[in-house]
Amino acid sequence: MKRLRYYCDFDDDIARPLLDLPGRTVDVARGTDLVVAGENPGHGFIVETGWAIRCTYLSDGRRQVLNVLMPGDIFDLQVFVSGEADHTVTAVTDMTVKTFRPDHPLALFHSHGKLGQALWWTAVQEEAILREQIVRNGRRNASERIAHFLLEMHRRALIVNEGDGAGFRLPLTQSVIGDALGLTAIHVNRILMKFRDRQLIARSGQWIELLDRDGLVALCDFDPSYLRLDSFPRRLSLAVQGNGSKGNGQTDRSPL
Amino acid sequence: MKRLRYYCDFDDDIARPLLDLPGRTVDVARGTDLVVAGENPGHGFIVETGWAIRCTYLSDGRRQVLNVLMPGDIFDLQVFVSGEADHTVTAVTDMTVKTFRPDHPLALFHSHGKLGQALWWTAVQEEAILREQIVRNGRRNASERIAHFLLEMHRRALIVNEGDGAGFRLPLTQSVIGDALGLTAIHVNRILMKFRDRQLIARSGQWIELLDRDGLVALCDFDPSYLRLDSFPRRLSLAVQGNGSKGNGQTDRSPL
DNA sequence: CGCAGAATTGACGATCGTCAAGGGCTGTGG
DNA sequence: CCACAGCCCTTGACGATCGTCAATTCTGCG
Repeated sequence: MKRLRYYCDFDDDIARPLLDLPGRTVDVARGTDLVVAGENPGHGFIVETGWAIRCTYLSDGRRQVLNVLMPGDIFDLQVFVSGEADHTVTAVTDMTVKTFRPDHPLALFHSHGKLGQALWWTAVQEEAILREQIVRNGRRNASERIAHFLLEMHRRALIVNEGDGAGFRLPLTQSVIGDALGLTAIHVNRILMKFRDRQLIARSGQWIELLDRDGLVALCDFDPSYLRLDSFPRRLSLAVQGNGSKGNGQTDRSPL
Repeated sequence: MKRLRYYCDFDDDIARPLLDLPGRTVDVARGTDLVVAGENPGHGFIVETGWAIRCTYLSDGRRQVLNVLMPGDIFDLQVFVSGEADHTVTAVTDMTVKTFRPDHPLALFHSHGKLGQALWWTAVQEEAILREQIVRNGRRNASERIAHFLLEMHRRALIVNEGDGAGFRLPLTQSVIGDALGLTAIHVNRILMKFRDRQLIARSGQWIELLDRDGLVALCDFDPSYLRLDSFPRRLSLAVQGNGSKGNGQTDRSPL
């Protein structure tokens, strides 16, 4: 796998302790739940390939997508301190994920300063993305939300080589987008059609082309600084990635 | 000040390194911005008394309240890794806050294992509250949002002795509540009136009485587990609190 | 007492959801 | 290679929720 780095200023040696944790690499089929709310997964995950969504279900079935996970993302860091997962993680494409299981909660923090620092940084970035999600859904209308969401996905997809300058692959149904943005799939469709009519975007299959990126940015006042792509160790996992299969974790294709 | 503890299983000695950091105790007037988006505060905060809100402003003035801060809350932990604040923190009542300034980013993590663990735990809890906020605003209607919000505030106020069994002090205007829940102040008012008509709540001044807590819980399917009140070190700051003025930080009433 | 900010109320309208139906794409199996 | 099934996208009509605008009342405080 291609090695990914993006504004990452620490060596793989720093991430080594994480890679050396017991864990394995697993293939997961689209639609599989990697983590189920209320259960204790017992290990964390690093996405190697494929996309997933983290979501919460209300008792009547309403769904809220909290975040989209793509290659390079680490999740369930809370495994370091507890506990039951409070949300579900579902694969939306076929995936390969690496699991890791800390022998003792937070042991990594004690013995490996720089790794702890990187993990902390990851959590801070994660939180910033969640906050932006709150603003987007709380104070923006449907068009602004969708434009903003597309721009975020594009930016993040670029980093993990799922797109080129103007276009990217977005393997999410309009239903998922709606559940992320607090809208119905039907309304998402209406807005996307409008964007297409206005030559802002074009779509063929899962490929989205941002025909008028500036127009979208203006529409929603997009400011990507919350993604913190210009800051310290962009994502711990980006440094980790591509090393996991070089002899550390044994690949294991059995189900989780 | 009364010493607050709530499911907290570590000694003050663990928090000592945090308390010993350079910092001071400051009085802040209602309406003051403690942190301004885009600036680097250079230190973290612990709320001793009073309430604050964290919020983001869009360029046209729309405001989204991200979270409500009450006594015992720590904020701007991101000071450990960077950087510019991406949101504003404003006092909504007169406050007393303690500041702390790490001499070196994450030094606390390296030298004080248990403190690092507690800080990590705090961040995890913080994130859970943000996620719940996303669900609330994304997939609940106005009545459900307000009922859910009131129940969360009640629960959190109880812990810091700002309420009794059924009632609590809520020093937030309907405008702030609206900006937290993605509604207008006027619509918040309509719903609160409806709740009052239905004998779900009563209000006199800033005091809210939950006349029919079960009714509210049923209305919004409230499940408080996301607050993680039953888990490990509830809030680092609760252990810290009440110690800060015993000889560590010198009280300082000058403006920030 | 009088001011400022907050709460309250009503009329009206826009955005977005709901319901319903049709069309297209893809994978699978005969 | 075609047929079919299932999922997703698309479109339209209608209605409810919630926002906007405007005016009045209440409350705390100087």
